Amino acid sequence: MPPISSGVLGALDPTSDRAVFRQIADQLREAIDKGRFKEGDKLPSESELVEHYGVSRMTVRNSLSLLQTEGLVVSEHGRGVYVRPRPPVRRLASDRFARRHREQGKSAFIVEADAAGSRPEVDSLEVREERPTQDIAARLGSPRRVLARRRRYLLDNRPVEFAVSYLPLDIARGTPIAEPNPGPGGIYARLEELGHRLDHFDEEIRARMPSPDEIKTLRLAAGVPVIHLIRTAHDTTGRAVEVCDTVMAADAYVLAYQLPAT
Amino acid sequence: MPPISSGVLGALDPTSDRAVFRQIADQLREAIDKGRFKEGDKLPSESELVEHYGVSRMTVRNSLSLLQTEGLVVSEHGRGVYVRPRPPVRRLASDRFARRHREQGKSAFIVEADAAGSRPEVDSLEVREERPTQDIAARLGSPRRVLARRRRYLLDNRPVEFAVSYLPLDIARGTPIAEPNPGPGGIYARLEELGHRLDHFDEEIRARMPSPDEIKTLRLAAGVPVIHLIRTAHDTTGRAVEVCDTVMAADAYVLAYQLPAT
DNA sequence: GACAACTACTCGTCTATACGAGTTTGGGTA
DNA sequence: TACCCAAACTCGTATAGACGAGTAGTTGTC
Repeated sequence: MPPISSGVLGALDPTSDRAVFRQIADQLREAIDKGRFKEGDKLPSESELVEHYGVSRMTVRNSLSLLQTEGLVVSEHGRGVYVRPRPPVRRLASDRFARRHREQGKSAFIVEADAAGSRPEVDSLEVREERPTQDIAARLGSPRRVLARRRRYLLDNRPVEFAVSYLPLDIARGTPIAEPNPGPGGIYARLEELGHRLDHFDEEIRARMPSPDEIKTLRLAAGVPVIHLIRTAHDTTGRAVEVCDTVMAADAYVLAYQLPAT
Repeated sequence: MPPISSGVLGALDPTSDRAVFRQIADQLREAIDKGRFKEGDKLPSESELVEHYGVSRMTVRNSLSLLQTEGLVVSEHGRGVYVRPRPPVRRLASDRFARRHREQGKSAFIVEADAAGSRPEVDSLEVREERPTQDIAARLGSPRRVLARRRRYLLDNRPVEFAVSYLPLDIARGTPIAEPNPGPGGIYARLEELGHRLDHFDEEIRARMPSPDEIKTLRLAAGVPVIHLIRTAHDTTGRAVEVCDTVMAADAYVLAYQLPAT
């Protein structure tokens, strides 16, 4: 018994002025929304859809491509098209940089992931001096050169975040901050030890579609945007002592902030 | 003299194993990135690209569709394909709900937009009582029914945000909050007048691709994600007195938060 | 039983063609 | 001049076919 004719998908409306490939996409979308196809389920193959609807393959592919850009499905070469599984989400709370969290030896990322039962990993670690972009320079008070710390974060072998920290050289050069592993509590702990008592962080959040580079680095499925977060750390003198530029797979994160009502 | 051969676009590499339509997309993307096509510029037409590269039209369309899903270009039926203009961005600061901002008569949205020189507008206003979804109910302490206030915000005639506020009926029913226009300072001012002194807001931020409904409501171009923000307002007794569910066109917003380092 | 080869199925890329629908332009007519 | 209309251009939708490449299961041999 063919899987499609079992009533999951209906027929086309030839009188409708809605394009055929949109009608097909509508039916598939509805079936997914209503749970008739569940997370990770395989959709009918292109040829099955071709037969069911009596249209050409390109039309079916057009429908599937639409669902892909909506982030509803992912296609896997040689296997099929699957309802996109929603990965476990990492919640970033606004107190994640509270001083009390810096006591512990391991980085916040590791601790938190361990607690959540996933396997954390940090790779592509790179620390170097470079000339800042105009935007970074402006945020840091126009230093000519900065220390850049690049790293990628993975959970259960899946890359979820890519981050670069920039610090003025006069602060970071020759300190543990310039080491690949800055030690317990991370660079914020080191900054405070160096006399830069932190006062507050400014965070800017944007969302957009990823660049081809970002798709590669984060192994992003089609239809998954990125969250772009730029954090500036200020010390009690008001000086910007670090800028952290972070790109996150949007389907892996929810950011949480608490605002006073005063 | 044909506009393309003027050196903006190069030739294909037949030895490359990168798909032809990706190579074409790469060249167009690079030309856009390097500013050889600027914001709002018209790209070469499909037939011009067909001729320049010597490929079939579907291949060219495939390239352009790729750039569309990346949010780099928008196509306009009958006119051409254009480099997507970056609209002016609305910055949401974390102090936007500070009590001092509630004094003024007009809503924060109107005041801020006026100041920025854009023409603000609020439409699709709808206030009604309804049964909350499971998620909303959980956030509000499981009321059986809630007051829902829906509205859409526009800047210079472009919809940028769609929001729904939910309040427990025992708080909102029969008050100015249940009126289409709740008066100066908005519903937060009314809540405080009603004795619910606000203590803090919790905000959750996600980014994802829009649903077909959201694309319609916000008139979103292809390749533009949405920012989904859920704010819960708590009074000084710890009770959740309002949940605001907001969907924003991601290309129109940057969210800004300030976190204490303590 | 282990392994290699084959086969059938999946999606990926590309061609060639056709017609429809929206926009712009310019020419012709009143 | 003002207006209409047709032509020429744009992208949108759809067909039919071909071959490539990745996956998985089956078959057959050793």
